[in-house]
Amino acid sequence: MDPEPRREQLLNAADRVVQREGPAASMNAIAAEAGITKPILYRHFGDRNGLIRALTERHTGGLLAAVRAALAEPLERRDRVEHVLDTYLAGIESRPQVYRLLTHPEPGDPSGAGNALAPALRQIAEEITRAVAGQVDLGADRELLAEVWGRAITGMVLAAGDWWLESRPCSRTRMVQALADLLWGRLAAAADLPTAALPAGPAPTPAPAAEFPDRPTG
Amino acid sequence: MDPEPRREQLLNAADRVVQREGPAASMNAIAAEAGITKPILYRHFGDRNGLIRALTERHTGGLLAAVRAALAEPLERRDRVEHVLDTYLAGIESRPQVYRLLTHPEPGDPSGAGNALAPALRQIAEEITRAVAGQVDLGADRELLAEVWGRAITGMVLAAGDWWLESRPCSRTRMVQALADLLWGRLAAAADLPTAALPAGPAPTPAPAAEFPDRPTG
DNA sequence: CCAGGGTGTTACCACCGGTAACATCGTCGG
DNA sequence: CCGACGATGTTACCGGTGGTAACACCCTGG
Repeated sequence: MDPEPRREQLLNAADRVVQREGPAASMNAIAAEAGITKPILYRHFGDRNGLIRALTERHTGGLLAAVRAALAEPLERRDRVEHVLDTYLAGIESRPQVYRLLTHPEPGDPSGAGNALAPALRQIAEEITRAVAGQVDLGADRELLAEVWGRAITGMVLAAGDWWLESRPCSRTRMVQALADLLWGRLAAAADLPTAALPAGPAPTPAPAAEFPDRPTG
Repeated sequence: MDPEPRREQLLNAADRVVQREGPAASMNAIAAEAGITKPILYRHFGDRNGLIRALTERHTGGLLAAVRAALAEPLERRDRVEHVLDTYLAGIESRPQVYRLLTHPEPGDPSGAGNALAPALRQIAEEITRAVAGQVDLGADRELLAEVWGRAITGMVLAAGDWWLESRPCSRTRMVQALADLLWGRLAAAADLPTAALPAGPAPTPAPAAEFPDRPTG
């Protein structure tokens, strides 16, 4: 009647081996970890992509729900933005190895486990778009700006969070402040540094000087 | 003496077949396109990653140089930011299929062509970091903020540009404006929409990042 | 003349994702 | 009681992949 518990069991095994061997884990290895052989996996998940998808949906579900909830929190705008940022960072911080395997497929990874996070990110971007379009007065360009900004903010926090998680240069709250400050125009508002003439850099433009080198020869 | 021309020739062939068949192109196919067989490819590039790396370095080199030049342009800050954004967008716009295959490895892609763009992006992020840290007065947090923002801005324009290139919702200049507006704090400065009236009751103390509601629902 | 290095080949390996065919067990309905 | 059925499991296989070994062909140059 219910194939669910078996499925869960298999997913747990897949989870274990993927976290141990990276996303390049073979179907054979996963099957072995589950104490069975390949065809059963294929019966349950169709193909390898199905397995990976099921695995990542399980992992991203919580994060997505948390971000969605944070977006709906009734706070002043800056507080809400910080709350969303903190929620996302807390999410990836709480399961770093899962996050890493979702975002950084090791070399040798067969067939798109690196895109695994993409659907969740797309959903987050859409949530942000909806929130911005529904709550902020942006004039005639409202919809376009909301769409652009949804993607832009998602990509921003993805890249920044990724780097933060790897090198841990500061606390989470500090990171939230830094990102919120960027969104609040601090880059635009800050003064120029006095030394900001143009000599900067040890290598002042190694200068291939060519804009786009077109395809060499035809 | 110079294996360079042969190498270039092989890269051209690889380029052709990859653009035709996607990043999942097999070594056999590439070799066939070049009119030769596999072992020669391996002699020249070591392994598949070596080939892909050489290919993407060739493609990203121009974009990276262009962005670097744009960053060094002696303009007012907003103009410079817009110039950099426009340069990047123009770069990916000028070779959309190349960009796509670098960023969106088709399913079935063997071993990391999706990461191919990563090194170039890291370099761009470092350039931005250097530029910000060297030219903008950000007080004591200067270095940290510059590093965070470098990654954040890179990720932002990557994600936004990716979406823009796929769905083309507006002109390039409009896109540049939208992104620059975001960086200039327009999200922060805009008024609330009238319908977004807050319940205003509870004190604005953000619940500390409601941890994961494991398993969102069913 | 013949040594050496680049260019090229065929043949092969281990492994991967995926499938077909067959065996086993528990549980129902007649 | 028994046969049908469905889930669970197996072995054996397929085509294709990245990667390698071994050998053959020029062409140059001391």
